[in-house]
Amino acid sequence: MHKYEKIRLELTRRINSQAWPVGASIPHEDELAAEFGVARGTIRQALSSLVDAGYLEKKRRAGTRVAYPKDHASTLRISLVREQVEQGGHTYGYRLLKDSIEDGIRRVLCLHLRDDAPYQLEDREISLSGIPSAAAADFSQISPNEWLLQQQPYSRVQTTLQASAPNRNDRKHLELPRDEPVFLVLRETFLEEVWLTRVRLSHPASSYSVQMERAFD
Amino acid sequence: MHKYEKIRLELTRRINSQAWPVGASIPHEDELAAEFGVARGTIRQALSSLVDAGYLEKKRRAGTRVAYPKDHASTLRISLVREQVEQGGHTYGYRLLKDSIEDGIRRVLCLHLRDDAPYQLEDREISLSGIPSAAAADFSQISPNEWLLQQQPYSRVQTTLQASAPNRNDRKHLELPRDEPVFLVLRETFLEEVWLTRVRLSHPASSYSVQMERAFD
DNA sequence: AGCATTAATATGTCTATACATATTTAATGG
DNA sequence: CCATTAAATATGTATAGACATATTAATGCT
Repeated sequence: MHKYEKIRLELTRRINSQAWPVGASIPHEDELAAEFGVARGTIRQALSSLVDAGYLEKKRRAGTRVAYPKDHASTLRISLVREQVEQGGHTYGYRLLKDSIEDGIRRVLCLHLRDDAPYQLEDREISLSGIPSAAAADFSQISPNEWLLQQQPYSRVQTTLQASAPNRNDRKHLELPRDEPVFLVLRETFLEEVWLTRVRLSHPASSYSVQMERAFD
Repeated sequence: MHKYEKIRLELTRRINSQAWPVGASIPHEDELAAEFGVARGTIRQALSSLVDAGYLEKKRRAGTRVAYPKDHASTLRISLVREQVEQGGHTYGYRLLKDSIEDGIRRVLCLHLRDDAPYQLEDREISLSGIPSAAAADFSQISPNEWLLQQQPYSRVQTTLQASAPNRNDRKHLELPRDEPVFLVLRETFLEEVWLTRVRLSHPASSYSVQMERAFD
């Protein structure tokens, strides 16, 4: 275990035990460096992860204090559907439902299956001016989702999570039990402010949830 | 603008322009340091944010490469209800509905209002062994949500986001339009593996969504 | 050829030092 | 007494160098 890890562990202990209560200032970096017998850089490395996690707040000249835990950040990774399914030990299936081009936008409707049951309905729009190669892409075997990741990167992603009553396509393709809502993931991506693609991912509420865990020790 | 910021900007440009395409290795830290005329530490600082954002992948000895953008990380901050409401320029209201103690667990049901309309129903369980002071707390004016943040910190938080049909309490208190589902936030917190509290936050789907944005330039 | 061992190497950790900069605190002056 | 200015200071940025370590590539052996 590295020095900065040991130090971070000890600092976390002091916070959790309230030796350093919420709102209190902690010793300066130089003092901590002296206490632990390391260089200031090592202390800064230990502190940085605690700051990122929202446990500490730093301000120039004012020093470092234990933050109020009002809005801890959780990191959310929404990965490829296929990987989501296969990681759970299930079999993945894919079906293209609709595919059209209108006004320079390619619109694709397709279904992702988990163990042959509907798992995610993907309703996607792709800008052909933003991604010209999308005009000729074949989505009968590979999903737009997956195809797009092979393409150029994006510089801005906007994601919205929502609950919703199913729309017509959802009811038609997701085999929803009566009164079952859908969990929506809406996402839009840009490259240098040029719009690339927009997608509406709908899932049966009973078979989909987003989980986050923030552990600290 | 600092050196590492300029460098990060230039590196981002090379990635976005596909001068460094996805999957390709980028020059070694020493080479970059020479190219930009800075110390390696400065290069590492520029790279670190790109690695955190998922744009680059580093591996010892193998070097640094442009990552496949399969699962970019988005940071999600779920903050205090009251702040959520007030930040949007709305008025916040609070109402305690139920409050009981059983088997060493205090259970509180309360409602958070936005502009006098139901916004979030909070159904909370607090471990009195984990947080003894919760036995005497007064939740008639201040919500458990808010009260708990003044208390001891936690070391592990588990959050689940879900869509769901409303349960009995939801229907009773959230004034849901017909067929409207709820958006659930389920959260459980621990301190060093000791269970502290569990909460079920339900929201009318039409008035609640979680938004994330990952910009990069 | 195939396998185990060894060497090479790019990133990771750490130190020590210098200066920059945002903020606060103190000093100054009307 | 208040407002403005100046000093103090804790964190932020940057440098240069040393060594550690994971992983790959080369080597040698059977």
